[in-house]
Amino acid sequence: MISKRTKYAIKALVALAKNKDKKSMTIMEIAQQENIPKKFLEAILLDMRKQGILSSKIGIGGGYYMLKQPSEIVLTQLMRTIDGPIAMLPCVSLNFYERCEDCTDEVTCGIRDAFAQVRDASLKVMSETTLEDIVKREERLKVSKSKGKKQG
Amino acid sequence: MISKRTKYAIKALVALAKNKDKKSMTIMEIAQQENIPKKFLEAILLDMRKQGILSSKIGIGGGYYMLKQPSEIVLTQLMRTIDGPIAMLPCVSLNFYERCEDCTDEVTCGIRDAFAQVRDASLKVMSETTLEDIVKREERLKVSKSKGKKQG
DNA sequence: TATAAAATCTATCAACTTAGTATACTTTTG
DNA sequence: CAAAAGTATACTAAGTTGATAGATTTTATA
Repeated sequence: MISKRTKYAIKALVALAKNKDKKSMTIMEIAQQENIPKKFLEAILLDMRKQGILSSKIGIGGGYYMLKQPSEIVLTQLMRTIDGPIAMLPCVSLNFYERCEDCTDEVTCGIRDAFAQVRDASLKVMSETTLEDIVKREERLKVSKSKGKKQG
Repeated sequence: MISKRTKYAIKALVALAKNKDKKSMTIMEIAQQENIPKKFLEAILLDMRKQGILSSKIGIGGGYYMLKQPSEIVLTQLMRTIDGPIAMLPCVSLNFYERCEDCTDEVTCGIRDAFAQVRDASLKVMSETTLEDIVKREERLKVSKSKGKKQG
């Protein structure tokens, strides 16, 4: 399970990515639109800002806006910077490797080998998914939903 | 990340699966061999027993032994019964579905769609991996390691 | 039948993480 | 100057995880 923090982060970024016409969105706007506790969102957006994904403007008329292109923001980056490792075992993590204390021989560990395969599979998908993809998916899903309505 | 509980469970099962000659292993034996805190392992093995994977015999000469065949024990089953959902979002979980409270329309949610793909990818691997596979991997890895030594 | 070996049961705990709240502050613009 | 906005710091409540402790029950065997 990803944390709510990560989920909220993605939601907020999707909201901002969709919001191309307007220059920026206030924390309040995003919070209400996406059903995210405002104070919690505050901290999350600040994080995204420190990572160079977002920027903000203080004061009246201010708010948050995208700094990076949605097509440049990859799911793996978000997940790693917020939740940390993606792998299911510390010893197979590419970015947060740690030895398993109980392990006597990592090289011949079948469990490690199996979970390395799992990591590869999920990483393949996640590393190919950008914010842009998610927005596009959303658009597609909305179209096919409305088509479904007309048909049913 | 899977919990240590799950990791220990898999390790213990691998140890028991490898232990074909002897009838059973005591908690103490498994704990020492696999570097697992004995009391913790106790609870884990009891769990596996309740699930019908292991059985045990009390008293002198007693211990734990496999009830199911290693080829019948699938990674997904272990993970689900110990850690719960495999999916990274409650709303894409096949076995532990829950609505995201903040979500307004699940059907058109791009995040959900993306993580459903992730789930499919990792589930494919995990559902094809049995305890037998892990044991075989271990054997293969040991062979290729010793070969490597001779060559190097 | 006493004893030791083994599993079982029940309870508890400390540390950590997560999700969220509170309060006070600073910067900007009208 | 006042209101709107983001920034900073600290705190907390609840839940989870990893682990320990102590007492009990069952069984083999000397």
